[in-house]
Amino acid sequence: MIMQKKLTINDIARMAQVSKATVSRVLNRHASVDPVLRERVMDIVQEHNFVPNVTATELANGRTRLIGVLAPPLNWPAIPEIMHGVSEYIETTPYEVVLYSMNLERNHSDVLDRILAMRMVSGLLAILPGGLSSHLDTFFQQGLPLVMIDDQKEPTHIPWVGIDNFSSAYEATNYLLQLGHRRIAHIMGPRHYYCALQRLEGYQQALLEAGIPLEPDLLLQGEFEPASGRRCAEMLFAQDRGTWPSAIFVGNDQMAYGVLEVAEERKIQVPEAVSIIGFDDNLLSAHMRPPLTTMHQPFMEMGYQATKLLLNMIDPEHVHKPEQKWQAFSSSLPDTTKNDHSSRIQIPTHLVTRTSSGAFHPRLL
Amino acid sequence: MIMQKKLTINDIARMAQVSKATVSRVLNRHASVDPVLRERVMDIVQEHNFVPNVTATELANGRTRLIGVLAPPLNWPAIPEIMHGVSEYIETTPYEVVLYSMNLERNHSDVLDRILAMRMVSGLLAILPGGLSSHLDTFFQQGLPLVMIDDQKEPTHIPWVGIDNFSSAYEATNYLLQLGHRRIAHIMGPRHYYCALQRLEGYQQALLEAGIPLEPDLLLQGEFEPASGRRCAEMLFAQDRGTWPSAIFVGNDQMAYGVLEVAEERKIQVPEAVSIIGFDDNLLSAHMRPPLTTMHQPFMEMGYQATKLLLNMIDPEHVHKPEQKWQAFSSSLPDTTKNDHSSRIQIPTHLVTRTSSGAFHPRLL
DNA sequence: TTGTATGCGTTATCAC
DNA sequence: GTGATAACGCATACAA
Repeated sequence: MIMQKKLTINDIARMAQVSKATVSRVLNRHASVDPVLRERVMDIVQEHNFVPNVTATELANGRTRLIGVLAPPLNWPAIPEIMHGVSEYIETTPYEVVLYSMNLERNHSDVLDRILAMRMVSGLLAILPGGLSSHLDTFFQQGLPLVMIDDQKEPTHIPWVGIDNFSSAYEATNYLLQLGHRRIAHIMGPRHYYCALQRLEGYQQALLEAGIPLEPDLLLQGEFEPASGRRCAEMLFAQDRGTWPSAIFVGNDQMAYGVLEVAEERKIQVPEAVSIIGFDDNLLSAHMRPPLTTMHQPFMEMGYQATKLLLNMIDPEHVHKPEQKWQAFSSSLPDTTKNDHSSRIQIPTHLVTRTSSGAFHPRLL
Repeated sequence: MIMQKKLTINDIARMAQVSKATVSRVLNRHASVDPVLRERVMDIVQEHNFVPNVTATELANGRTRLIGVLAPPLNWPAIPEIMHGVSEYIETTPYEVVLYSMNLERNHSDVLDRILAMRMVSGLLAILPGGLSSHLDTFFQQGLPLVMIDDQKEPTHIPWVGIDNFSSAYEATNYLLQLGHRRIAHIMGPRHYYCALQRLEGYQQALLEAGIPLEPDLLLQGEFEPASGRRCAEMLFAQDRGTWPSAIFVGNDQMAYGVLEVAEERKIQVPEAVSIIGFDDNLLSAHMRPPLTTMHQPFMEMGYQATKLLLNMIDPEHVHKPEQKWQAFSSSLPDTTKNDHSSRIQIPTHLVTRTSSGAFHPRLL
């Protein structure tokens, strides 16, 4: 019914006995159009289910309705959630998502060059761009609408959506302190991740404020994935029980999974013998045994807000422009951020208390 | 360096002192171009890093370089892997992926209509289209290049990539039979999934050939997710031990996770007391405790082959056409299917034997 | 082999 | 308010 005849705006014009300019004006909701003509045109349009050719529209406008999303492999824990948020917002607009999923072996900067050079997308959302972020920076300088999600470098002037890693880590550590723990270990992520550094600082700050000296033995470094969590846990539990921490703040959930495994293998009761708290609140964390206490990162919300920010940069009017597409939908997500107009959006995290953490009680010998 | 001046083919023509037609011919590798001119043009092109505007190219060609991918939520277990395969092939072509990720609550057929009406994509890859498949069918009739991955309906004439669910289930069941099991339960998926039905038939066929009567009590139906697996497992283990199966063939890994949980809670040894085998080989299955024996579905390969098939439908020459883009890359995946020219590709599965399954030994009372 | 001219389907800029 | 008409950037039939 729809692909049959490739109707063009000219056909509609002829049928409605007006000029194509008028048809275009009707289609684009231009005010100055005789209501009678308007209706005559719309009737024909609807009768034939006419939709303007998007490519021609783009050529005439000098701008595509595509935004590129640069994403790490989709099987990374947080990516599907972020993409969910992206889709959620995109659906309320006339834009679509072009997915560039990167495998990390390759350096995709050449691909990036081509994409941008051919003007395929009118903006870019970069999720965890990592090594590409400096390359992206030069594009941003040249005027490319760009938003980064949770980048791994120091803060820049590039529009950004993420969380406050320092405060979140501080809060997580404080929670353990309030449970009575004093020997609190931290398994941090790789030092080249800015977030890992921030979380470390939050942890240290909390300890210092509680008057607890930092013990080098209680700080280990992993790779943000389960195997490294295992490794670090084994080191923590290598010596005699007296040296064990009573709580471990793990830099992310993935590593915490590894810690839980080691604890189970060694029959170390969680949380009785050792409390464990993660960071991220990945989908699986609620289903660990025991369910993992962790700092919740609102990944979906991050994707949503980042997309919203990007579209406001590309086309500030997109929200108000009457387009058929959004009459059908309305956003299901509320605006939880106050600083909508900022180009640096921090989304609040919150602690999710589950059973992997509990009050400290002196080691039973 | 690249976004500066919006060079057009006209600029290049002027600088090279040729007509824009010639520039176009050079860019598109037309044979009949004087090598001298060709080089002169290419020099200018490279010097200025010129890339043709993709929108204009598309308008002139009457065809976009976008393929739409209709996908279920990305956090469904197999989707990231499938998408990985899609990306892997797409990278070898000049096409890009527009991601339409569907949340299941909404009926997206109207969105689909718009997308196709505006001619944004030149082909569609539908992953588990489910309820949309009949709607898609009408588009296919009208000439839309379309490939489905693992659809949930009966086989149609629509190009398709998937596995042989019947044979795979048959093989899985036979494996249990060869381990000596005789009371083999099956937790099937929802009956409205064609694959669930096929797997059931494979299971039954294997039992029948072994001369084992089908016991209704040993057949349960879940929803393809963990909670339903739990529920079914609890039913199987509800009565006295004498009635328990010694092995369970679970319709997919997700449900098998639920079964493993129940077994652990009830201290039912796996595989000593009961062998468990899943279907799919999701990423997590290797990390279950115990690691799950399961029928491996090559999801990445499916995504790869489906994309390849689709691009051959859209543009049979795309493999040979000399494009800058693929000089940089070459496919890392071999062709494992023989029937490349068929429009119905079955990709072989294989059993992955891990520790959740073992030889039958009589119940120790 | 190369250049000219036209088409691709819209939008926007003019006159009217 | 409305209608010609010129962009938009490229591809290609046709002529040279």
